[in-house]
Amino acid sequence: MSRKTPSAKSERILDVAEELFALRGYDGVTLRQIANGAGVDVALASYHFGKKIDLFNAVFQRRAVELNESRLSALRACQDSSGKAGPSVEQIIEAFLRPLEIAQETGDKGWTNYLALIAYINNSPYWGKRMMSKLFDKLVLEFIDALRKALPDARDEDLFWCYHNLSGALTLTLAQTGRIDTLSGGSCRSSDFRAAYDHMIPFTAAGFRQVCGGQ
Amino acid sequence: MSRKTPSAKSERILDVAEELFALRGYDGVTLRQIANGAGVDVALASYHFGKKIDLFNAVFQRRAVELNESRLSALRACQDSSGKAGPSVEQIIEAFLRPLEIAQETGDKGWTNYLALIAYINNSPYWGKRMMSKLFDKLVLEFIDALRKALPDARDEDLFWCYHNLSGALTLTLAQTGRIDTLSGGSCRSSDFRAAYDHMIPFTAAGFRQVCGGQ
DNA sequence: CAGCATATTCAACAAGCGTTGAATTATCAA
DNA sequence: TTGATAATTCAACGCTTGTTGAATATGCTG
Repeated sequence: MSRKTPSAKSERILDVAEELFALRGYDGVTLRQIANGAGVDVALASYHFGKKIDLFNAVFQRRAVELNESRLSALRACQDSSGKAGPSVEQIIEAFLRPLEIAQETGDKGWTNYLALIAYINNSPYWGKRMMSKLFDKLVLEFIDALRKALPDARDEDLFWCYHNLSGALTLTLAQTGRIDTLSGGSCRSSDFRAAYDHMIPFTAAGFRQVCGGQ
Repeated sequence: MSRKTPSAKSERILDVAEELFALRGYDGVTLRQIANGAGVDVALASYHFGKKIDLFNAVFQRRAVELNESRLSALRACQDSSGKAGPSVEQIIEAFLRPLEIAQETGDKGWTNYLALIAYINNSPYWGKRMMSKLFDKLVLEFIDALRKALPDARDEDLFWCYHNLSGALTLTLAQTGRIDTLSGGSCRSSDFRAAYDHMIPFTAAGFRQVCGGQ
């Protein structure tokens, strides 16, 4: 059992923890629920990950690097293909969002749970600030830089508030609360990330232009 | 002690519960923390409100009627003053958001906590659907009706997805995570609801027009 | 004042919590 | 096969949890 190939049971613990933390939050899940879902003894989670909070952090970090890389390479791709003028607002937002959709389309339920966990953390006054910044600020600031170039007349403050709006729309989407299903009488589905982004991209791009002074 | 005038201690329990639930979520708060914060015995919360979940519901419902009334009257006001053409998209969104700002400007910290609690619930896959619908769907559908009239070419599906984006931006604002403070290096502040809405209104109005086919 | 209902505290419960040390099983190199 | 190391389970701990029934305090009514 090498260090680089974690045991199957340790991965199952992460998978179940991911799903339950995303649904009920950190305090709403017990180690026994996780162990039970993973079909292992309760002590095994502590053996592999330490304290409960360490398991929480392990779940949060597990997919972060891969996620950041896929979004960053989407940004680089649209920057490379857009020549000297640089990518448009739509292209940048597309690069920001579409990788999240791909993650879902692989059929890997784990990614969906992970994104819901990010939504939980990002929207939490208690966890949000301290946990999101460390792993995601670098990437986010890179996207904001790109947007600044696409919107040369923008004031920085406006740019950040616009990003805040985008981030909020995205967060509620990732949370998959099912609220829009009820509200729309079934014509929209929370699980349909593609439809969400198909609307979110032109919506937020128009918002950026309106507030940040594109023509 | 009449039924209509709840005791001061019972109100303090609600106030503290509101604050702690908003910060840590339902499972992250114990009845002893609430009782301690309110300066009363643990058993008093059970005496007044029953089970923990009933206290949670009591907190959630306490300010809902007043909030709905203030937003609805803001909508009616802009409908009355806009003549036969009906209010613009901006006016409708303004009526949707500004009452939340007023609630904060009274200096009543309780309202800020309550709005953060709504953000927690609305973004939760576990609580969101079941709790938000009962209290807020009627009002939300009224606003969407108004938007439909202001955007006569809109497809219903597009309208709901646009509302979803607005709701997400609002939810993250109400949560007050402080993330934008860090991200912007201090030039934006989570606590500044007015600045948030000053940006959110033109941002989302432009999004609605873009997606829902205004000229 | 007495009487009574309400409000509040006190004391305790059974259940479940995270955590840990020791015992057991699995894995793999020698 | 043997021995060593990692993985896993077992069993238990001290503590906290939500809840409840009884005891006490409070405030109103007559």
